[in-house]
Amino acid sequence: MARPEIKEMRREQILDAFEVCVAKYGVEGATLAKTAEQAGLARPLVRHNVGNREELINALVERFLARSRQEMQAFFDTLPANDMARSAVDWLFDPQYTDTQFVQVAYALITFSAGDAGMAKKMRAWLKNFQESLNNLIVDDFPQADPQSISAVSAGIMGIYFNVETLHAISSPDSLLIPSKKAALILLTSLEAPK
Amino acid sequence: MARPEIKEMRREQILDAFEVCVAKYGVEGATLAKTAEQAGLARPLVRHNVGNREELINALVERFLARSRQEMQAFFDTLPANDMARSAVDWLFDPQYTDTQFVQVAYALITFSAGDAGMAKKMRAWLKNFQESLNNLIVDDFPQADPQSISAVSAGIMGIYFNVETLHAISSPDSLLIPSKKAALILLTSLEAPK
DNA sequence: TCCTTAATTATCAAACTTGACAATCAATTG
DNA sequence: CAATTGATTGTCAAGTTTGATAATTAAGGA
Repeated sequence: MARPEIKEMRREQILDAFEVCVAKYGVEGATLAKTAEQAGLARPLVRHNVGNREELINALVERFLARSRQEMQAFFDTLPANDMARSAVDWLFDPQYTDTQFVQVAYALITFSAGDAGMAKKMRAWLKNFQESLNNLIVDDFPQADPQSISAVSAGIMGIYFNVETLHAISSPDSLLIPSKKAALILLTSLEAPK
Repeated sequence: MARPEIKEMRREQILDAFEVCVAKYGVEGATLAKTAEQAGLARPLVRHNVGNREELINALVERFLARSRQEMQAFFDTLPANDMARSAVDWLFDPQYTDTQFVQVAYALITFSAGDAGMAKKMRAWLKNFQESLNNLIVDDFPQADPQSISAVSAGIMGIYFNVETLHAISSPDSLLIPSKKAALILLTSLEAPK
């Protein structure tokens, strides 16, 4: 009947830009003006296509959680049947495929969610899901290892990975990445020997 | 001759409050008004005792770096001569002595410093110093271990520690802390066996 | 071409944040 | 007590950020 809707496209475009800003400046530092500039759009379009600031934040959180689950699932599906955990570590610490923005956004949202109980709950669940997914991989690869050691290894790898990605903004990648990956592999290897 | 100066005391009081706000909201979210409220002072006192926003941030960074070195030095001095690294891990992951704000402020400053080359350099140096200090402890304890493995262990412990502290705001402490500490100990133990 | 629908732009008001300064109050010394 | 120095308070202007709406423009169908 009339002009075609591009609201969905614009919405994604704006959320992409907002995500970049959140990763760079944190949630509180990611203003609508910066977001609009990053998107190459006028500020009123942010409101028109997504809503006010609160709705923008909620939309980002929901999209982040949905994508996160989705990508995690896709990732697990591509892993080989054997040595899944090692493959996962290879991928997590591969500078070519790694997505520094992912963890930076996660940390920004977690920091922000300290003042928002509902959001905090969601981020806590997301974190738990991340660690449990890693944990399950390791259980499959090392069925004989004791659960506490496996929890330690999954928590450790997650921590090392998050830290590397977060510090990527400031540190020269290799100086931290290489020893960090090695540390993750040491953790995995520790499960090989019968306890 | 006149009313005694309490500027130094007020300055510390204000920087303490600003630090709390930076940990909570990030640098960009830590406004002068929030800082003043946190300090229990009127906003103009912030300016009177420390200066404008830029000076406040610089003062916080300098104090953070100075304290950090100082406390790290003091910490190393109290470590026993043997098993220093393990004692360090015990301390880092001891919920009683740990200071979650410390790492949260560090991350906030690092995030912010992405847009400030001079500050980025300082934070990079701080980070390097932290890892090297840990590294030196481990070298002393495991002189026979190869340098690359030691670097991996120090980078890993640092990452796990930073991650635990950062997520402390959102995660129930024990569920992450216990496996994380265990992971740090696994890393240390991996250096015991001759390669 | 004309109409309809939606995207885009322009613009304004309100709230918030910062910077700055004058006026007032408090405490110590002579 | 008086004078002096500094802490404290009150206040205002400038700039920024957000919220909201009216006006304009663009794209397709009848």
